[in-house]
Amino acid sequence: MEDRMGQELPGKKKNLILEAAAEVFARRGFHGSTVEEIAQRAGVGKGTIYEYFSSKKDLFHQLITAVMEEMITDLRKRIDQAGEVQEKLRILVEEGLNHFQRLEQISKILMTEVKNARDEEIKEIFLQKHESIIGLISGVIEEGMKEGRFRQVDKLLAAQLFIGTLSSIIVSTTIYNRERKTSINAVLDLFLHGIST
Amino acid sequence: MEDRMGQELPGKKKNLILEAAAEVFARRGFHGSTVEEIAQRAGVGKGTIYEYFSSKKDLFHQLITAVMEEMITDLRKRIDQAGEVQEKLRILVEEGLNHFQRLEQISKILMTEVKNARDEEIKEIFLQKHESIIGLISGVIEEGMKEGRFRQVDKLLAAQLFIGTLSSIIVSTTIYNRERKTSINAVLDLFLHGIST
Amino acid sequence: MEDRMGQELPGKKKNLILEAAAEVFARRGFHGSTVEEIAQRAGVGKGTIYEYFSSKKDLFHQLITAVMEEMITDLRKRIDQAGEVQEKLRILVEEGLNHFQRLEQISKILMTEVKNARDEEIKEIFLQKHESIIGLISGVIEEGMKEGRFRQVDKLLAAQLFIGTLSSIIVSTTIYNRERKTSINAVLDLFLHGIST
Amino acid sequence: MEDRMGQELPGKKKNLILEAAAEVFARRGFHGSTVEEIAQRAGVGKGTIYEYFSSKKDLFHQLITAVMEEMITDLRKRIDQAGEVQEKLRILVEEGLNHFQRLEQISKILMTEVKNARDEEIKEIFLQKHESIIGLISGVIEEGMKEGRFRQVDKLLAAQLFIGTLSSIIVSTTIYNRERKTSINAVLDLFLHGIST
DNA sequence: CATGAATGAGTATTCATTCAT
DNA sequence: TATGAATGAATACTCATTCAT
Repeated sequence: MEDRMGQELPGKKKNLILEAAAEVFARRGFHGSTVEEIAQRAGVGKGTIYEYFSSKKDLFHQLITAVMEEMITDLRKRIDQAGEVQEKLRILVEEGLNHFQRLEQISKILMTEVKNARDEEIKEIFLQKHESIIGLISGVIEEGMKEGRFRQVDKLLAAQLFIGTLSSIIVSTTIYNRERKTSINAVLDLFLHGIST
Repeated sequence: MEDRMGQELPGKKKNLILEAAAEVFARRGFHGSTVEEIAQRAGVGKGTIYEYFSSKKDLFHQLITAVMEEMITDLRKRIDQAGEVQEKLRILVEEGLNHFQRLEQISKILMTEVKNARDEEIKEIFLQKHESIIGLISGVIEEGMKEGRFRQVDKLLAAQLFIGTLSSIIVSTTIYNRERKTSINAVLDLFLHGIST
Repeated sequence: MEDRMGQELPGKKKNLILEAAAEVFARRGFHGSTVEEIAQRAGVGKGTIYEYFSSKKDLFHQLITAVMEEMITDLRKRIDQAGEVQEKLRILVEEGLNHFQRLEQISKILMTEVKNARDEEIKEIFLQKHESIIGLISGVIEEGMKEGRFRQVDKLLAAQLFIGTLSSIIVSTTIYNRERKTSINAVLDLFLHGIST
Repeated sequence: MEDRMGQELPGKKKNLILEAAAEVFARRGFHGSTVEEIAQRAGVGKGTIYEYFSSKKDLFHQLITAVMEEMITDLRKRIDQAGEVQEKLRILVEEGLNHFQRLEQISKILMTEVKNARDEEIKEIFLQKHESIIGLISGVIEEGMKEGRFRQVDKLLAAQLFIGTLSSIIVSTTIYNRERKTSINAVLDLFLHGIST
């Protein structure tokens, strides 16, 4: 899978930078991150970043868009493959947890680091993508309600709560060093119990 | 209540600064905030901040400590005043939402803006306080389990989920402009349904 | 005339910076000058410049405006004090030569360093001021034509030529190390001979 | 006249670059110009410039030398072809104006953009060439004095003034959008009137 | 020869912190 | 105490120059 004889995959370097940026921005936030560190982590020179992105802000912007796009596509695929709604939710959690973790991180950065109109614009784009994901989850919940498996609830709020639930899993595993499997089961049990008839 | 003839209540100016800092840090994160803006919002000179705090980091540190301390004290008082466990949870939500919102904001800042060992230290202090609050909530849940009102669940995880639940309320009211009362009822219903026998 | 006991004249530091900037910009052009060097020559810290000017471009802008303003005021005063038109021209040269040297330098910088729309704007302001000076000189020439001392010529072109003439004096003294007095007399003689009846 | 089948005239690409450089340096000065823009305007790759010139500074250096050399050769030829001295001066102006415009631009750049000893060296070379041109003009003036057509004046200063006069024409046509022919006649009339017996 | 992707030295600008008043 | 003018370390960004293809 590696490039042979110095032949590079197209866009390889850009992806290297995006991956490095994801890592650094997640750890330090936007203002706390330096282009220098992103470059070092990507293994490229500082100037190279500006070959692919017009500014630090543009890099952040493209990163968010790419991550959200990938998340939506992947989650949609997984949901369509699954059978029952309860199974769909479980799969969403188990397979989508990494995605949601990134959603959390981006959300955190965006919600606490607004400086000007341009930032609001980026925030707006994020919220649009975020709504897509909420819509995706609320679709599953609606399906469950139609099948009579779930109680009649506000599906958007329930979807929102579902993400809050995932957030709990992420926090409990990250901060408290819990085993992920245990957390998933316990938290999902509580959520499903809450929503089921 | 106002100070007369320039006579100031002790610590009044320090509190002004802390309040201003809470506001600014919440909106811009740590690196995105400037001492200048905090000073202006507090209505004091930039140098004055350094009369009460040794550095921007120290201000942030003291802010977190103060906010958490106040939160724990207030929540403990409200819980002790309430009667049944379900009522305790409802009161925790209704009365404690502002506290939790601040908890969210601080958590976001801390989790995404780590630069060095000193930051980790601050993070550690925050986590200790955070655990106090988790303990406080898990205490209520344990009480409910003993009374047979709640199912036998992992009380720490449930407490964690409870905060995730509150997070949902905050997000749905903030981002989606939902009415707070409706969100509270719907989300609390789901949580209680999930945890009850 | 010096400030006593550390008491500073108002705007003193801003003027220090403007003087240093005049010197550096004249020698190196806009792009060739560094804020660092201007700061050092002004004997202030780099950051101090940004206390008085919002950007390097703003410093340049304010410098041009200030220099042109001073030049126009001073030249107008000298002309009004003089008697005959030929005397006026001589005085304009002798007393105004330093001003014109600065006019030359600024003009050179402006005419060769245009990068964007903002630059065109600055250039426009300069041209307005430049026209004021042309108008001032052409006024003297018109006066001379009315008195019958000068031939009927295109007064604006003649004024333009007068500045070209001064430029010659400046170049011949600066580059060829000529004595200023000799250059003034010789060149002025040629100009007056050319314009007189 | 076009190259056929990719076969290029020797030095053709080098000339393309020199022409592009002349244009860009004239518009933006030395520090304001980028190698990138020069390459684009020349229709070659950025790296190609370094095939013909060792550095940006070297390109500038060679450009000045080439322009001055061409100017001197061409002006000498035109002067030798003309008859009377007054006619020589007129021809110098009419035919040499484009050359003098470039002289002006290069002079402006050189006089305002000195950074180090190396620059002084380039400036020195320019001054030598400049003196050749002054000598060329002062030769014509001397000729006129010998013929009794011109007054006895400092021929070097007069030559200097002649270039200042041309500068006026260039400025009045460039900045004030005057018709070139009118400016030439008016300014030349003043100069000749000034120098003639 | 020709190219342009990659690079890092160099610069404008910001902002936490100090200190004279 | 309280202040804000002054500062320079830190950082985003540019661009001359190199070098693999």
